[in-house]
Amino acid sequence: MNNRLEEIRKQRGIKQEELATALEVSRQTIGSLENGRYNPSILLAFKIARFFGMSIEEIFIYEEDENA
Amino acid sequence: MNNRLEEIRKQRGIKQEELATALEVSRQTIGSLENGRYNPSILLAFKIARFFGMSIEEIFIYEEDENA
DNA sequence: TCAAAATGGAAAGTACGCTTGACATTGCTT
DNA sequence: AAGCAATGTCAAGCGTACTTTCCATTTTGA
Repeated sequence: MNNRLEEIRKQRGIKQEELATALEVSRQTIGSLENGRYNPSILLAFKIARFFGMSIEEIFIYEEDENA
Repeated sequence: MNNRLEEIRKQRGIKQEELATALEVSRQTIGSLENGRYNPSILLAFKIARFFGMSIEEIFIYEEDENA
């Protein structure tokens, strides 16, 4: 799973810390997602999508043979 | 998180077991999702959506104040 | 240039998604 | 009514999402 989090966050001119606060998660969680250390839960993915006014699919990129 | 899994699966006339096999998860996982015992990982949500040719948002319903 | 702000990332702990295995219940079909 | 198919559900175990704490590195701005 790739994602466009860092790109979208920077477009909006907000800091990791600000995004984290808005989403009610830790700053490290945002950093970990941006750097691909792990994938978000589906709840967090929904919160992120809703925060940016986008769909989950526009932000998180699922590659067909992700884990086969 | 509510979801329309059971409804959509039955529309297509397929069994839990068949869906499980197609998605490469256990039958119990499908049952647990349909009965709301837990939410899917985002990877499984993507696989489900892709299998049904729908978006994640069309299948999984996120309620605003899900976890305060 | 130098300090503060922003980000990167490790470690240890908790919660949950998912597995296998087993058994109970419900729903056909005859 | 009986028997099999489909579904419900529990328990134990494993991996990972997320937390807090802490420290290192990079970026920014006066």
